[in-house]
Amino acid sequence: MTDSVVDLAKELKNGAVEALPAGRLEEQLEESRPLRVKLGIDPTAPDIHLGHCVVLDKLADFQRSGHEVVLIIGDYTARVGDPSGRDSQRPVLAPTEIESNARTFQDQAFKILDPERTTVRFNSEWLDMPMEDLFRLLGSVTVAQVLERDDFDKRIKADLPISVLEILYPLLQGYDSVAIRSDVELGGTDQKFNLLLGRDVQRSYGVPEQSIMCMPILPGIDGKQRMSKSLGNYVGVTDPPEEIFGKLMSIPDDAMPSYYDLVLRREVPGELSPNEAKRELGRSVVARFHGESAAERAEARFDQIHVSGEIPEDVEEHSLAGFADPEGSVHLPLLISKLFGVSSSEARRLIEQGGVKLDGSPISAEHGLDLPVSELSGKVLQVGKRRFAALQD
RNA sequence: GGGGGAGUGCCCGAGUGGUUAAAGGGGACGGGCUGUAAACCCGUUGGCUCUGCCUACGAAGGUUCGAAUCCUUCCUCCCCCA
Repeated sequence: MTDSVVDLAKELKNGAVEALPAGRLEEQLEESRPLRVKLGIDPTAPDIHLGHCVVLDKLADFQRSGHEVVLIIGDYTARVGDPSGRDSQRPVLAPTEIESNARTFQDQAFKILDPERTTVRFNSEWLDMPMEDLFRLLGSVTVAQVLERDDFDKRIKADLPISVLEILYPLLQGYDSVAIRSDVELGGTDQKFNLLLGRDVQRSYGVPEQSIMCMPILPGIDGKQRMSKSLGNYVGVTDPPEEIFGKLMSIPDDAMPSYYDLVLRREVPGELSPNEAKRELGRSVVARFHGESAAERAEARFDQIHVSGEIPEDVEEHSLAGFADPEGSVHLPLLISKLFGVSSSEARRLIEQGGVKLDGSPISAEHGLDLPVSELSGKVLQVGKRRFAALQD
């Protein structure tokens, strides 16, 4: 094996937790051909977040060294539900939902991947198979092989249910690898089992077995659980700049090393204070998806709202028309509930707690909850720290 | 097919006839503080036309002055045996 191949493999494996089987990637690289690198994503949620980016970035590495990426949109497997890392069954999505998610997915992925070197496939292309072919697939792996995995093992021990559908899932994912003849499959460390089982399925079909590479899992902005849409602790690549910046400023300080390592691929600048380092993180991520100037604006807005407690300039305007009663007064709970999508009971609570301000001064509930239009018009209504509306006649 | 168990508010989870809109925790939200939407502290957390009214403890009925708590039927889920 030549030194250059060893170096190349080392470079590609940089940042990965595992690349299996040992030495396999090196062998593949020695063939000096573009490798077909697979990533499967189930369109269970419409947003690609920073957690996905860790794997997508690695795919981009492969592309830069001349390899091909096959992105598989799991429109069919999404209807099954991946049991990986789950301690309970996953709700199965409606086909229409899956479809609309799939569409937005590609665009987002191309924020990171090179479209020229990416092939997008939907696994319904080959998974919508006759029973006969399904039997062939099901015969390729034993129940014991599937139940061996950690997730299932835990559930069995805890007397939790496992559906047949879930047992099927890794086989379907493995069949994707057969269908596209993948050389390498990437995924998070939670995908290790599924990725490895793909090799068994490939072997059974007599096609060359892929090597696999597992990337670390990015913690969510709560700093505790993995980043995921369903946990609501994610930063989406299509989030507006202020959102991305704000969300990143809210991660616990001790989650910063993970973010620097996995998202920015560098060390936390030791010379910076935690606050500055987190700002740098926020700016860098915003700049990546929205550009430098957006990053500056996002930070400026953050400081305005959270540090100075000021009202930003670019507040969206809302008309009071339709809210005033015949006497020309506006019922505040109703206004707030319509404008910000909270219940009117919640709006009342916010007012009582001093969380509602008009041009910066808290509204007191003592003077009643109805205010004349003249007292509201031209002013900025603020609910909590982050919600604003410029009121107009 | 037989036997056993469970379904409570956003989530987990107490509660077995009467101040129960329902303990506690998590999450979320608001306030304080701060270097941040970190951390920490305090508070709020069913809805509404809100000093009152309505809806709520899987569903529908029933018993009762009164039920999340008792009875009946149904639905869903889990476990064990076959």
